[in-house]
Amino acid sequence: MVSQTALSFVRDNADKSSVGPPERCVHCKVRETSLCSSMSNRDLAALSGLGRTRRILAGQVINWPGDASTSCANIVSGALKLTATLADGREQIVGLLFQGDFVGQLFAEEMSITVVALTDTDLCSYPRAGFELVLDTFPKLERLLLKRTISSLNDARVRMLTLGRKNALERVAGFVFELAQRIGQADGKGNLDVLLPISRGEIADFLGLTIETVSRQMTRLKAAAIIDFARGERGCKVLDVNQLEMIVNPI
Amino acid sequence: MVSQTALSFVRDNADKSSVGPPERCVHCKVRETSLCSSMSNRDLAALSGLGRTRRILAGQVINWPGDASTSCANIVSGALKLTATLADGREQIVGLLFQGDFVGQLFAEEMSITVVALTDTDLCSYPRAGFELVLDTFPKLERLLLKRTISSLNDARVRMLTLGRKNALERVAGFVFELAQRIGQADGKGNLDVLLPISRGEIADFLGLTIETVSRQMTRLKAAAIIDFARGERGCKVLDVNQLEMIVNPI
DNA sequence: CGGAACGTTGAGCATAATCAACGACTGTGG
DNA sequence: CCACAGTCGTTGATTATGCTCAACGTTCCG
Repeated sequence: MVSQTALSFVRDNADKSSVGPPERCVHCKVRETSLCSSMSNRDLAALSGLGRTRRILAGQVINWPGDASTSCANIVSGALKLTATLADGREQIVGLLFQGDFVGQLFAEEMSITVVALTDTDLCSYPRAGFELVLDTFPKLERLLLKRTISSLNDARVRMLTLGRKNALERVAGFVFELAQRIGQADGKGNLDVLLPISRGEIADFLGLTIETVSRQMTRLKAAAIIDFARGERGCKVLDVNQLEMIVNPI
Repeated sequence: MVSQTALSFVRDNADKSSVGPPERCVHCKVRETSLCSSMSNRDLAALSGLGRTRRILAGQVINWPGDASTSCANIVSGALKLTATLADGREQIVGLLFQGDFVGQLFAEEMSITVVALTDTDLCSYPRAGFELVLDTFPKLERLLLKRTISSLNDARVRMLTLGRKNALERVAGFVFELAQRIGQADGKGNLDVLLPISRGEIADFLGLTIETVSRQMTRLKAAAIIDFARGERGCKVLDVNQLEMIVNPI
């Protein structure tokens, strides 16, 4: 494993001369969901001048632990995982980031976490130092970053409960349930179609289990007619949301 | 369990008339370690007018999950635990807070976490809405809060690795090791005295284990002459830091 | 066609939970 | 002063849960 400086390869799409509302930002698909949503078109010029778009291929490592973090970015499309790893290779996914999320280690020297692309991902990347300066100038930007960081901290704490205290069935059921709530699509027959965005192995790394255990619990939920799925498909159908919630959140 | 509004009992020590550098803040023992360290004596008046000191007895619940969070506070002395709980009583400690730390849920409506005093604790408490307004006015205060929130998030993520992937011995050894690093006192014979700030039961809740398992691993470390402790004592002596670190962080 | 990646399933095992008993210490009340 | 209950920590026996190791089917791609 050869370490590479984080995002050091970002060079293209300079926009140095823009002064007014920058065209490529105004039409950006995460204009209203990313941190940029806290800034007016006019103010956005300050960020636009710093930002460079960059495509990351699935599986690519963006940031190695121990590297100085010299960049940060908004996710324009795609998905990233944040992982923590032990010396012998045991791995824990400590966060998943999607379209509109912000990635990067601000105001901290050392990064103990690896960032890897789950799918091909488009980033709008900024030099860290420059981004921190922009934060000084635009209180609304800093406020939104603070809010999102607080929200991530709350998520992390809730997930500690899962990792520390829930059994395998509760973990898997909870994972499916949460996805169903967030990205489930009604199929017209009263069921919810859920596209699991990650492989069984990654679900295992996310839940602190092994692949085999995740598979067995999925089979168990299928046998109980709570969910349904076919071999080789990443998706699954939630047949009985109530029973699923019962497992996750018993009365 | 009767829910009580967070910190609603805070009434004493008003300081309404102060305009200059507030006396009780200047001499506060966490003046230089709490969020207040980001503010000049002059600016501190804005917070001082809002703050009320409040003593919480060991075991008292400060905040129930589901309550609206109407207060926040700096910890002047003592210690708090943040816990997440399942319906059947399984509990996970998701954070420990000490002197100088900030406690409270800003910019988020629902709190899913319980705050309980581990020891008798003195708080300097603020109405949440007022504190948020002060944040608007003092960018340095907001910046320090952001930095500390980012730091807490990093801690939480590292702890997810422990809860998801480490075995019982690694968890307990890691707990002792970290405390030794942070609050260990050299005893003059080349060993480190560590005062464990919480009971076995709370260590178990912190590490996602049972009391018995924590006890067994402590005994195991003692049998290996890595640590030493006597029955009934909260403290322990680290006899072999290297071996301890070896368990935590094998090469 | 062959190999790789992914998911499922089974058998056996190891780890930590559970259940139970006990000792040390504390505080209470007679 | 002692009896007593209560809390805390330790230890032992047993069990259950999830891990490890192994085999196999499917899909995808060269």
